[in-house]
Amino acid sequence: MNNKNAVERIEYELTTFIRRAVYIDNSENKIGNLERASYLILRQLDEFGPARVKELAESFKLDISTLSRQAGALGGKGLIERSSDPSDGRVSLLTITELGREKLKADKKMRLARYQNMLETWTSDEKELFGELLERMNKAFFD
Amino acid sequence: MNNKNAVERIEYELTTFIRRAVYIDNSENKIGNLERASYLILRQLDEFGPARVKELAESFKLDISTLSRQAGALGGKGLIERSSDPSDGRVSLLTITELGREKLKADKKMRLARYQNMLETWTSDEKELFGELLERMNKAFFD
DNA sequence: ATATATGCTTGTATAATACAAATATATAAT
DNA sequence: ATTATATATTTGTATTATACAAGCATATAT
Repeated sequence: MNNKNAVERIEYELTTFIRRAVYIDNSENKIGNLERASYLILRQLDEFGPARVKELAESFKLDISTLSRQAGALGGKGLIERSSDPSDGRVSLLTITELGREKLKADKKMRLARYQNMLETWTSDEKELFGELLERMNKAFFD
Repeated sequence: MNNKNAVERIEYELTTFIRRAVYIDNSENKIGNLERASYLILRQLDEFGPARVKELAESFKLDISTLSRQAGALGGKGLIERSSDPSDGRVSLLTITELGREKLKADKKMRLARYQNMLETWTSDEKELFGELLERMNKAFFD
């Protein structure tokens, strides 16, 4: 039953974490940062290169229409560029712009700083282990 | 710099996790479960006893008006009861009902099952350690 | 050449949220 | 005691993220 307790604790802590993280995201938006959705999109485009709307929607498990609007907003702010795929006129390819990269970098820096601060008393080993466990958990989440 | 990499990984994995967890929460609502907000409120009332609206709002970092409406909804479904505090007529005390407890239990069971399933290949030690690290992280989040 | 499928956008509805105004009650100041 | 101020909650209104459905443009298959 100790096993169950451990899982219960994990569930409890993760649920709590989500609530707080969502709060922080929302309150920080108000002082001029990227919302979580924009951050995720830019991060994805930066890391894996241009992508189409549908691809991103699937990746984030959001409706295509939602992503279409988000892409519109990011385009309006000049953070991404939308070019049409020469091999398929229906597709609009999204590419991160230089400005987008800058914003992403700044945003990431702030986010990292928060985590760094939060984990400053941890040993390197603990941080590495925690990262590994999180990664494994997320991979398991895929199924 | 390995330290930075570890923190980067943690940030990356947690951000990804939030996105997926929110998705799962939303899709499960559609097959008749408690939304995350209701779940958190009931969990809190179950664990720490009756609370006032303001208290819950602060605890979840939501506006009082938001919590007032959520309390209204939970009351409407019979999951909580609202009594007025005898020592202060302004205050409305929220108490989880028997039905609320049942729903909470059922919901928790489902959530735990998902985590249990997700972590089934982990050793007990890994689960315990992960739980501890999460708890420490959340505590640091408080500041 | 026409019908069907696909990718995206736009219209519309819903839900969670914040902020502001209103209401009820409590506390403080004169 | 009466009046002013503070506090707890509710209700009105606006905003935002989202999904679903309809529409439009382009591709593919018959």
